[in-house]
Amino acid sequence: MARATSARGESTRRRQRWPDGYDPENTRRSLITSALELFERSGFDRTSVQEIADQAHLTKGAFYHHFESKDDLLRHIQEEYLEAQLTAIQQIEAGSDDPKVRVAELIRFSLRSVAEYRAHVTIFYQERRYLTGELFAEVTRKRDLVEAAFAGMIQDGVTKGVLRADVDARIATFGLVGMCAWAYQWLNMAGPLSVEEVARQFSAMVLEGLAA
Amino acid sequence: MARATSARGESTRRRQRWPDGYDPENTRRSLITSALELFERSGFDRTSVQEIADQAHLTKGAFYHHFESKDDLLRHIQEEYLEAQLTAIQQIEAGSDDPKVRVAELIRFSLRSVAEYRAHVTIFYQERRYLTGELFAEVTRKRDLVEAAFAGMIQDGVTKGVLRADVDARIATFGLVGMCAWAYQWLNMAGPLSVEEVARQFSAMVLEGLAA
DNA sequence: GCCATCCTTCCGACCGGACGGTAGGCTGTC
DNA sequence: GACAGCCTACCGTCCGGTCGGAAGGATGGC
Repeated sequence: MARATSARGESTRRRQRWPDGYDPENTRRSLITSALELFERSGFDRTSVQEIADQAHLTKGAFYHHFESKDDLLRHIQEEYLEAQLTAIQQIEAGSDDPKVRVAELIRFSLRSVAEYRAHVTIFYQERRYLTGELFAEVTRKRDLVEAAFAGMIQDGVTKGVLRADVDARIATFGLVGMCAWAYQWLNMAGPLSVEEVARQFSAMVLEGLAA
Repeated sequence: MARATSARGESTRRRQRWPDGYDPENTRRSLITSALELFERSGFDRTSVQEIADQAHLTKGAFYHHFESKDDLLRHIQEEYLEAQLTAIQQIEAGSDDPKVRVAELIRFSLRSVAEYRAHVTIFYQERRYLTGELFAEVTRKRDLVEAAFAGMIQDGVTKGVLRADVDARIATFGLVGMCAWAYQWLNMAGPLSVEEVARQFSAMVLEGLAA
């Protein structure tokens, strides 16, 4: 206590303002990083703005200078992730035409993004519904784009006769997406399950089946 | 305003205390039902005890008579679901010995429980992490029992030579569980996808593979 | 059958604390 | 000197939980 607005500073031990050089963008980044960690661990609602600022060695004031609101930050994180998804999808579509290869690539890419964007993914699935009105719509739209791409590739495979026709493309897509998305619950949690290895096994399972 | 402790009642329009007969257990049940709906829609943290009580046409006082705390209610809901899971698992284990049949049954059962216990499932996956210490441990323990049963059945299939040996049982289990668990995000959401039909397709996909 | 008593069930007002957000001032950069 | 970056102090609100009491069922004695 005390201290507050001490008359005309002299600030015996005032912490240097920008010890690592003047770089506001870096401050912003560290707030995001801090939030990613905390949101992943404790969830959006159970993480206070104060905690985010603390972990970044800043104050709430700094936070609200860089972000309009707590929701604004969440939006930013979600978009960051979805952008990455969309560009990855485009890469796959630009690749091989073989439906089987594409499905395998989809699995590989999905798992990789889970591993790489772990915090983003966790937050995305857990806190998506907390976005309001048009924000939610925007995020959902991009989300649907990703899923539509999945479904499109599988449907394409069926049409070309490479994939079985008696399986509904939509259902298969949901299954595939779920299988991969769920990985955020366990991947990297227990031991050294390499992403590539898991992707290979999932592909085998889905394409050729479990039966011996 | 005013009113409060009006001397010796006469209570011109006092709502009858138990219009549907005296049945405390029913009150308790209606609080749980109310919570299930609200938790599913808005999440645990965004649902206030006041709202739960309101929707059940009761007050916070009544709530705290029937439950120790908000967490206590959550615990109750989680356990309700897990008990149902465990008994279902036992049924499957008591059924056919054929690994392929068992896997198909697991899928069918998982999807059915998602459809039937929709709110429970949603809440379970979204709010599990908010349980504290030993409660979390207890819930996780039961959860692991369910997953271990899955893994055991698949491993059994591999050992018997009915399922392929080059797929790791653990990974396959994770995939299967994910595929089914994910269904809580879309099942019943869009149109009349019958549970049995989805189960059939998932089984075909996993056991025989997508390739034509 | 009736009454006095206890106990469960439920109500309503209240408390303390946490949290999102704001306002105004200080500080260093350009 | 203007302005971006950051900080301190503060506000209003909401929410989980508590407490004392009222109202009506259950119980037991007569």
